[in-house]
Amino acid sequence: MEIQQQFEQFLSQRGMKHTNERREIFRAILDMDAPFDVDKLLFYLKQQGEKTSKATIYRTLQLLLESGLLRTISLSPAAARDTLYSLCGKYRAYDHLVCTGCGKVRDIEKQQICLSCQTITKELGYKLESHSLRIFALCPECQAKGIKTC
Amino acid sequence: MEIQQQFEQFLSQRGMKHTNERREIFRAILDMDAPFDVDKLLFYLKQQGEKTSKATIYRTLQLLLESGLLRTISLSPAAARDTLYSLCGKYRAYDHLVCTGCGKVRDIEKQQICLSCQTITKELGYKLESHSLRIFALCPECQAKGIKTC
DNA sequence: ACTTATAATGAGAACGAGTCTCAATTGCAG
DNA sequence: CTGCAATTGAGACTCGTTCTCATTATAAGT
Repeated sequence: MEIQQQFEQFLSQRGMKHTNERREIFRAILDMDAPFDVDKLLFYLKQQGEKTSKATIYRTLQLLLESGLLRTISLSPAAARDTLYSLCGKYRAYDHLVCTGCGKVRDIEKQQICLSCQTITKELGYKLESHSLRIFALCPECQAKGIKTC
Repeated sequence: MEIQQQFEQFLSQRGMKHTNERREIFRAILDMDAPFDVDKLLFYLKQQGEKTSKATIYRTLQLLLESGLLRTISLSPAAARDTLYSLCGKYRAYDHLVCTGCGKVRDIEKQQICLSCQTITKELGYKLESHSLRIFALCPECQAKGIKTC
């Protein structure tokens, strides 16, 4: 099924209305080419001539999180600010590689991580739900530029 | 070396003063028995009769982060709020197991994760700095209570 | 199509975690 | 002991996010 239709279906299941705003916000999210933050989304929508309000953006993001189509990435261990969102249908991976030089985020998908999580939880008697791995590393470009991190 | 002395040494190295407030805040952090948030720390200090201001708490936490004695944990994928802090000398692990039932956090330390991170970054030409793994799972107690997560 | 009930929206007020300001206080070198 | 620079406390401020409520839009029933 198309991802747009999954969203429509989710709205129907909840008895929620299929509004223009929700469609436009979701379309904009599909256009994002990397994990994005609210500011980026707001700016993009304004650029497209949409005058969707901040409140509706936040409300729709919340909906998408609940639908499981979208997920958040907590980035730096220092800043709890500036949450990034990532579309699950587009970016399968729940794990991220963060460049400590330029801040660029890319997705990674490694079966071995999942296996480790399974082992760890089983050993401790926990029931695994999900996991999230963030690796902080310097990307090749930043290394070439001679950027060092404090 | 005692961890208290490491902090004192760090202050000296920076030419900073050894104040009562800094000592008391650090003592309170040592008393915390799990990763804690600012509210918990504030409450504990008040309980102890300290009237340290919010601003000083935040300033000292920042100092401790810079010293490398303390680190932050970004917890839930949903809430970017309520940053947790964890003492490095006390809790060695940088990886955490979060119960999706009661929210309890425990530290885990698995060499296999480190190895995976090394492999992944090497493959992509990145230079590994650090990583942070969060596993979300239901703890044995919550399973026994029949708690299910949405 | 036309109503009607009700969900959703927009604008801006409110909230709250964290930061900043600046006058008062404290640590410490001399 | 003194003087001065670093530190502190109290509260103002910031800014991302949420809430409020009057207005608007959707969809079910006629």
